[in-house]
Amino acid sequence: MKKIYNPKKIEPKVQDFWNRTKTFEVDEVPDTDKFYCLTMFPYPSGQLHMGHVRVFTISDVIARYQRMQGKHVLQPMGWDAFGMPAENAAIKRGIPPAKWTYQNISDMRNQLDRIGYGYDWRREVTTCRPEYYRWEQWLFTRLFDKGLVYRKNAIVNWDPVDQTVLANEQVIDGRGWRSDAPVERREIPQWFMKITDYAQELLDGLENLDGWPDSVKSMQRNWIGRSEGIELAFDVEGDRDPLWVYTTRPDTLMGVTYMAVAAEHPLAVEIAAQNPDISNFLQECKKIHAAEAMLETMEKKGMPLGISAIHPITSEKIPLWVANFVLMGYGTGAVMAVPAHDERDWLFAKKYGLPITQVIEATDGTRIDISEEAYVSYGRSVNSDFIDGMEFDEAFEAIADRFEHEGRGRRTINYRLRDWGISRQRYWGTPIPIIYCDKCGSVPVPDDQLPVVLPEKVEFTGVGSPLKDMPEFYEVACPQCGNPANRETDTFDTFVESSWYFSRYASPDCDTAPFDEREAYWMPVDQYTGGIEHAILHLLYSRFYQKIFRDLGLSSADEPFKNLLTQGMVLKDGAKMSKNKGNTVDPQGMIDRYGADTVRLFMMFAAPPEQALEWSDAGVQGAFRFLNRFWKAVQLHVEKGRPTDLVADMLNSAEKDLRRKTHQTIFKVSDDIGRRYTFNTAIAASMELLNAVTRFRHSSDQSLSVEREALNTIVVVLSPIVPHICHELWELLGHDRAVVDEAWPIFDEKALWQETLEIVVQVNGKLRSRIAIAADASKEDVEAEALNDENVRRFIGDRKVKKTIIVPGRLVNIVV
RNA sequence: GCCGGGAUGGCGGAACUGGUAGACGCGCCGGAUUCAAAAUCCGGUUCUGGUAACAGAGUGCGAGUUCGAUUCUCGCUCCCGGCACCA
Repeated sequence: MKKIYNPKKIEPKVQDFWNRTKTFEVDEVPDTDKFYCLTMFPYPSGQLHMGHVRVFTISDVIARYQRMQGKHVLQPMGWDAFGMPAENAAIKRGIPPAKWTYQNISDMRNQLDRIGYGYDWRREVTTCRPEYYRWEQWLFTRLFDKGLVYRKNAIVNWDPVDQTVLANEQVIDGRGWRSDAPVERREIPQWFMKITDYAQELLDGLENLDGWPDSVKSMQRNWIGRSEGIELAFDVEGDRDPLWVYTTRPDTLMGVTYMAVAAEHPLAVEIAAQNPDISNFLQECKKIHAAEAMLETMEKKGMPLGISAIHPITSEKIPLWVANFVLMGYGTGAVMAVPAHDERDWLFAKKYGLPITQVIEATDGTRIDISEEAYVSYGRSVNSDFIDGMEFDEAFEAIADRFEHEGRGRRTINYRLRDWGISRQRYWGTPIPIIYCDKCGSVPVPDDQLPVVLPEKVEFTGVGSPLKDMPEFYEVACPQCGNPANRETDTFDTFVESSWYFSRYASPDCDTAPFDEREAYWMPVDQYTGGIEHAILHLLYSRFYQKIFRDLGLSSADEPFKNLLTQGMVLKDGAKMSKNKGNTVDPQGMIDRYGADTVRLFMMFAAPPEQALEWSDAGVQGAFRFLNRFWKAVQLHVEKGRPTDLVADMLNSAEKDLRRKTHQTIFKVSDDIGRRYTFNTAIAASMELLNAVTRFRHSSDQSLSVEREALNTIVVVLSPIVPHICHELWELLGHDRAVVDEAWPIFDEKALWQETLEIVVQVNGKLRSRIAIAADASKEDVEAEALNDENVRRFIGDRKVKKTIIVPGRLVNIVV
């Protein structure tokens, strides 16, 4: 009588076993090999989606594998609980954001439990709880004292109808998403963190992140955007201050034919005061969407300011323009334009009929036609006065020396990275712990008044933040002078919460500091897994925070994440799953139908983790079919009775073949899961082994033992991926200990030995034959055997063999 | 626009360090089982020609390096992620 594979029955049973035995609860055990396995925590939207299932499964597989390697594994879970969707739900359905969020968390926790993830739930962190954000506020006041936070004006998208600040995402084609009114740029005072103080260290630190993908390091490097250049002063006509520009190409100085300033530049503002056309242009610039992508793709426009700068070498007049593509926030807010050697300057010059002067020629004599396109490569200076004939480095130094000597220039290192604006004009976030006093200015909230608790019972209208209508929240006494003062009503960017939650997991109950000495045991994270979309912002802010904690003496780790795995998206019909497109697949429905193991198996099998994964219902069925075959194979095997002890020397050739396959599989799967993280190929190898078992015919009393070894192997190596079925089958195979507590198997090198190998024979690089050859055959023997092959001889014909290439154990290539 | 990544059978993917292209799974085709169907099991399956043996072509497109290129180099096309207030 055979038992049928019934995941509905075994999965809750196995999960109950893990809970009862507290399998995944871990404490700090000094001098043990720890492994901190982490995924980017989810936003509690209420619906677990396939993207979540994918990351969490990848991480769970790694955690279970490391556990079987004997590591002390921590795998926590928590909630990135502040954010806009809660406010949107409140507007739409009238549920307070807090209530909505807590309900979602509870729902999602239940969903996660059914997939069998090995979390230590005692360490759950929820960022919208005062116990958590209290330490964020605490840290902010420390940074305030150290001068690492400051307030300045910054531009936001303003919806004039809803009287609300909009996120970039809420601006669609320049209009508010709900009001449809044209969005305006508005400058308001906001808080910033000085991440730029750490720009160089964040850049240098990338060199040591060997466990990170090159693509992510490269993106961060470019984002930080270090450049070496010179700031130069150009005199301006009339009784005006000199105009400073930053350039990385001082070698093109003699090719400057015009200059451009940002719309917010004081010079532009000054001229606009007397010139209505300029004033209109500046007004027009205010309508540009705040996102950089918009700025870069929009039409480049400008207007002459009607005044000129003086070229510092030739003393010629250079017209000054105001242009919509010059950024006030980068460099000095003004640029010298060299249309001959800069693409954007070239297009702008062509558009407005400005002169183009070539001052660089190619060193290899390539002809350059600057009337066709700009020549932007480095080269040799021409028509350039005292730097004529110099190449880039020499010209750079010559200009720098001369201008520094004259006091009108300085060598400067610039970063593209900007300080982190952390103010949000929203309700559902961590209150910024600052009190504004007429007398004392901006006063940080003292420790004994923390946390500043966000009121959770609010009326939410969607017009502005409800905190602005709550005098009981913002009317306070100044902590310094005691006079009536106003509390800040802005909240933190939610990236602040996600920049340090991983440290909090180490000691989530600590109520005297963000974390305690347990942090030193667990940090840094050994394996961090999350979406590639976080390659820059979240991962850079987290690295920044880690350095702050270090510099405050709270942590000894320089970097938060030792190894990083960035997983691809889950697609359906070639597109990202989203409610808008109506192409979502609900994980819950799939688990109800096939069980958690099937969903886990399909997710890991369908693609390697970094790649986008195309969802396929048929593929899921295939995964389910495999688990059924697997289940049946073990049942059938066990019915054959108890095997005798395996004696390797007594095996016949069929038994040796299966045993070789078993040990090859251990080798391959260990490498695939442990090093390569290619779970798809690990599963494929296990499937091959099961296929071999199915085809295997018993031929001696050792056959059952060899078959047993093969099945034991499949159960153990698949247990990180499909832990429930493997738990059950392991028990069925007669083991006392649960498979989750087993050690990872080690392959037997002797079992891999093969007497004859198949070698490929090519003639002129084309496959012509395969020959069987003894594993220890000499090169000469291999060559002779290859030349002797009938098909090979046919292709050589009467042509002469020029040379023979032999790759030992693999191939022979005969060149004629 | 800029930065990063991707493209391989009908489909998801494999080929790890330049050495057998298509492992494994899905789908499809044929067979077994069944009154029949589902499920299951066995066999086949890149394309073209050939009963077959075998031959020719083939990894987005166009060049190049090499005895040999999915893999390296150069130039394109299309798709995806990020671009600082989505998380």
